Amino acid sequence: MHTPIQPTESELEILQILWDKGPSSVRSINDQLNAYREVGYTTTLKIMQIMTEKGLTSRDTSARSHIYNAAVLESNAKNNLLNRFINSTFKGSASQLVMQVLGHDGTSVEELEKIKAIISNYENQ
Amino acid sequence: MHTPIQPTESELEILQILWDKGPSSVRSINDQLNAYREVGYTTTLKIMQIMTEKGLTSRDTSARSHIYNAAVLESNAKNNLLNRFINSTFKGSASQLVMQVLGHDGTSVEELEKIKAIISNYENQ
DNA sequence: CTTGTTGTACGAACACATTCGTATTAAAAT
DNA sequence: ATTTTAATACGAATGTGTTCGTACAACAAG
Repeated sequence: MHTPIQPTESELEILQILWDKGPSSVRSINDQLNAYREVGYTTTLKIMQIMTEKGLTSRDTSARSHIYNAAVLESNAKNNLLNRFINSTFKGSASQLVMQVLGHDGTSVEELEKIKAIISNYENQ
Repeated sequence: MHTPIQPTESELEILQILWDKGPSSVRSINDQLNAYREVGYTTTLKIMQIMTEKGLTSRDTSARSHIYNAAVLESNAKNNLLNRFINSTFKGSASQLVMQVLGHDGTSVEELEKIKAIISNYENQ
């Protein structure tokens, strides 16, 4: 077993778009990023090239404009990130994390309702 | 409202010890860190000095050996980290995070039991 | 065909966190 | 009193991620 490659903050941003929208050009990704924050085209390009080196993305270079795709599963990547977060912030305790979520300022009533629904569904299995 | 100062990985490690053990010397913190991983004394010292600059810790310099203490509340700091994590990894959806926790490889049966207990207690309020 | 546009590749600069060597000072031990 | 030990302060090196300028290539428009 080897340590899974953890995407950085910027890399994760790009992965989220790829997971949502599927195979995309750098231009397309960059446009979507710029809807939220200003970022140069070559910056996005560079990050996506690095991601391909790391194995986070794959790309089709047959056309002039390369088409990138996620090379890691969303659930796997998020599991790894979750693990890391639980370990660093909650000493490995998932229940402490959930407790913090429930007492969380930023968690809306709607989200709490959804969580309750998830749990009751989970319990009735 | 100003953006809260986010502790780095190493800073969080130190904060966790301070939250658990209360006011401590650099020596004490460094010893506890070294129970898990090798780290030089001056490295720990430097980080704690930086933390004080950032306002993450305070210190009593009246004695030769300075005594440091956490200057941020555990719940506040963890809320901020949680916010950041939910935003970057789950697009701001706490329920998606909980869903991932429940389907999580690394979550033990004991932890799941605790989570169920937390939720039923939460619902009966 | 020449010019402008759009793409990739690459290197360098910058920022930030981590690490530790070295200097200096204070206290303790001999 | 001198030596050894233990502490702080500080600067510099290293590593990693981010950002972008510049060079170059492919295509499109005139």
